[in-house]
Amino acid sequence: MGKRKIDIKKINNKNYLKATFSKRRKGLFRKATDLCCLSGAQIAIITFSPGNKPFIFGHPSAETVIDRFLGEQASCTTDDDDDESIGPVEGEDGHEDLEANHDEEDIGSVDAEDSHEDSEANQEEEKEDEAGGDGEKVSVWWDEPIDENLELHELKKYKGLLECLKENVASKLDEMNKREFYTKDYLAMLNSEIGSTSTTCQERDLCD
Amino acid sequence: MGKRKIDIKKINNKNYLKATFSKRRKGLFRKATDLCCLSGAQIAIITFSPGNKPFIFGHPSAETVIDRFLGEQASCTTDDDDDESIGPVEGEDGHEDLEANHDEEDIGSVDAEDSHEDSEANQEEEKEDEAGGDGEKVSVWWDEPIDENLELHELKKYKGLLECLKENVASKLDEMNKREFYTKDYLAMLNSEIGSTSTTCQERDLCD
DNA sequence: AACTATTTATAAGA
DNA sequence: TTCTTATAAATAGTT
Repeated sequence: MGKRKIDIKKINNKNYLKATFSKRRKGLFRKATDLCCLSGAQIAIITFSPGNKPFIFGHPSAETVIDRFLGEQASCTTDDDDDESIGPVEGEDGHEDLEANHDEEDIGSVDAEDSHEDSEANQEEEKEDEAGGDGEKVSVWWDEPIDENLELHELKKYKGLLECLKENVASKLDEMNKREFYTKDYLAMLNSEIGSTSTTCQERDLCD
Repeated sequence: MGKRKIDIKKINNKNYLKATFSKRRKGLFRKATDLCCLSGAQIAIITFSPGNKPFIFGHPSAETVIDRFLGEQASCTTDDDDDESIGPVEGEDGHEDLEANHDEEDIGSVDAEDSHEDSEANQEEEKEDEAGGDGEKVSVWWDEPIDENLELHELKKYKGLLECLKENVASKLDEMNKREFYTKDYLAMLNSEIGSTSTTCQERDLCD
């Protein structure tokens, strides 16, 4: 979808590749966010960029969904005769409930952003508004590069999350601020120098 | 994007919810496919529908990407000072290589599809072209319900994969048929009666 | 499930 | 890279 139609085939131009990956990953995560909000589905997306950097999306959290998936995958060897108890639409869950927290609604995601992907010449033009305007205008949290200012990022991610959900939960900001929430910084595991924190907003009915 | 703009908030009407989830999950997976093809990124998407049914997308496979993610997550406690060896764009990987198969390109995904989500009246209208026309026109593999006919589904998924990539690899179909490929049927783990198979197409440079 | 009026996403370009 | 704009793609409402 652009000024021209493109073939869905490997992009070789590095700059174009980078730009396209960035745009489309953003779009993908936005779609996932929308789907979570609309349907209440639990979704995790793990992406390794062409530069092998991880970008994670998760609702309620990537770990939650991954664990549930791995758990069900594991349990498939033991229980294999409940053909009727899989898909109640709303709440009549008469079965596993592996995570036991499908009653909470929140959207969270963490990223590692490009910092030295193409070794050409642009390595220090990626921090524009990190200390100045964390007042109202923030980009979505999954696009925030994670650099030094972790606390600030927590704030921004949190606000990005709210922005995504603003139509139905703007007024719940204060309430949310009281909830447990911590950040697991995946970039830290790559770039070090940011200990190991963790973000998880726990909020119920954010999307109702 | 439709005839009207909708609020991104929880849908309460079950039928609308179901339809929307279905459409948008399909769209999400298509976006992920495109992103993989365009950029070569590794992506896994785990989705639990409102009816708690899992829908999995993965390139090269969900397990590969999840394992890599979990591996890096685990190793973040030990190695945290390689600030320069993270993001070479194309192939100069001078670091971990947790999966050792980033040289293979393929797109795979497995689903569990609705079969009794809303208990209204439509429970046996989801198999149209499963024995007849697996010649050219197939829907994308992640939308194929997985019922009894597993072998057929393998075929269809395989062809769906090809369809996604047809612009650059249509001519490779014969070649691909020689490759190792097996199906891990996640619905089996839920619905039993389909042992436990596994699909993984191994093909290099599908997207180039 | 298919159709189409619209809204969204995004390829190019600035 | 971020913004703008022309266009392609996704999809809400409908059949």
